[in-house]
Amino acid sequence: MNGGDQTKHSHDDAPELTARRAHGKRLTRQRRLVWDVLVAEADEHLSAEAIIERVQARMPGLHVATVYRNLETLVDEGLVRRTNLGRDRAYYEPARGHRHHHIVCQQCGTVSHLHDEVLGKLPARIRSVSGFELGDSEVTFFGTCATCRSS
Amino acid sequence: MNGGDQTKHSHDDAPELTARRAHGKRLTRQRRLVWDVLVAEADEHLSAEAIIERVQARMPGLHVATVYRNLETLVDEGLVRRTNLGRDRAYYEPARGHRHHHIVCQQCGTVSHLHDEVLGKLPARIRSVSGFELGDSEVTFFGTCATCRSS
DNA sequence: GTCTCTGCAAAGCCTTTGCAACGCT
DNA sequence: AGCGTTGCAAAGGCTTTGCAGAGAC
Repeated sequence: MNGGDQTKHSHDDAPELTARRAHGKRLTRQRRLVWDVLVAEADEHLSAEAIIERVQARMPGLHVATVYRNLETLVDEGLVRRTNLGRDRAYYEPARGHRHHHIVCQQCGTVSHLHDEVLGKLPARIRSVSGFELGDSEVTFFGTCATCRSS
Repeated sequence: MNGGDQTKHSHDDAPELTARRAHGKRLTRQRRLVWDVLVAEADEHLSAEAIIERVQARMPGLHVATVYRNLETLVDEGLVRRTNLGRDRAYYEPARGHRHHHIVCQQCGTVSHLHDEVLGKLPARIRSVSGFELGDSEVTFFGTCATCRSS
């Protein structure tokens, strides 16, 4: 509502992060910034490179290694999910909400989200044939999107 | 049958490869060796490093770059499948037989195969909710194997 | 004050590429 | 003989690491 209040605002809005301070983790401006960037584009899958670009736009000196280290910390804490979309780099998104899966178009690279329910009884079938438990891991599928198929 | 016949034997046993000669591809000793190694451990998922190791045991001068180039060629021809098992390197296996999927234990790294049928109606569901067609792509799942779960 | 985190530079790891010589067909 | 292929070395892309100083609590 108040246009001049942005700074104060953004300082109080990350309960996920502040909660970690009890565990010996510190909330530095850099870590906060990495988190803010991820949350701001929560529906996207950002590569480390994209995160670095956005983060440096707001804090020019911030070093690449710092971003990688913070991403690792956030992933270890379960706050961020690292996704393998089949390319040769990792993608990151905040781990808020429930699990979902991804499907990547092999032609145009588009990534869509799939609700967890799409798996149906697959986890049970996998368990019965292989003994493996899927747990809360996400699945990445590859295929061809409707647009690419029609051309 | 004839123990002294190994060389001649191994020269005639790769119809998949010889067929490609009609397409301008050549069958060099190096390419043949890469293929032989893959077929010899067809049930395993070999990393480029593992392939290089095995291939060099039989032909010491064979260069790393040659292995990578041959793997690329074989993948492009559809004779070999490159699989992403979630680690930071690629794994290869001969593309014989029908499609199957993989499940990787996040604790011990064990990889199991899953018959295609385990997917059930999943491809249809994915198509109806997202418009994506899975095609003949393989799926890699992550989970915990029975052994690791019981400890 | 302590102990984590940052910036910097260098290295690590897997894989690819340019180029001249080689060898399959 | 022609053209795909090899060996070699060097580079490329992404990510990690060692270290000293800075900063969060």
